[in-house]
Amino acid sequence: MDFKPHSLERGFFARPALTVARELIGKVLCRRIGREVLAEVINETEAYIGPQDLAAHGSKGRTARTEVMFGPAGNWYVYFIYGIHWMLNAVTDDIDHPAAVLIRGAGPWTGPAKLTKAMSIDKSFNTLPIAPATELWIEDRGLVIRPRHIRRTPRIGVDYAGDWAKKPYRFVVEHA
DNA sequence: GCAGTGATCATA
DNA sequence: ATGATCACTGCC
Repeated sequence: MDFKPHSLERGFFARPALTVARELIGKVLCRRIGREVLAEVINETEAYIGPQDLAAHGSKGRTARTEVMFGPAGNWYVYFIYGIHWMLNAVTDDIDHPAAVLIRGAGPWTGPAKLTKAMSIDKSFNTLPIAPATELWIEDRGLVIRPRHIRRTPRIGVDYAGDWAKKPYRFVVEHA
């Protein structure tokens, strides 16, 4: 075997959100808390592809919250929603092109808010680089999820986005 | 089926 | 300053 596990670099994220969303399936989300490292295989993602995508926060223009999406790929975008939940996203694409991938599930945690709660992820990671130094990063450990086991569906919870709500921008590993 | 919960943003 | 909205979850 010549595969060597490695943490994903900015170049991985500096591509279209749909490409990144698909390729994040099977990668490993890692969170260090003191000496402990939690590591879970990503099994559900959604792509928010750019300014034309009415489901994406960046389509409303630059605001304090969305500014990070207009910045370089490879940073975390973490925001608070419904008064309770933190959502974890990876910024993708180029500078000034607001796009990101929402990480919706990893390991046993199916659901974006359950994931962030279980791995103690909150606003403190917003705008930080996706790298081991931030204590929250993503590794490629060589795991391959067969394409047959990855289903594409419309994104969850974006019914307000008209035709964009129907686009199959969600990737999820089939049960079994 | 829907209440809870509060940051964020537009409007003023 | 106020009100609407919200990339969700858990309980009814």
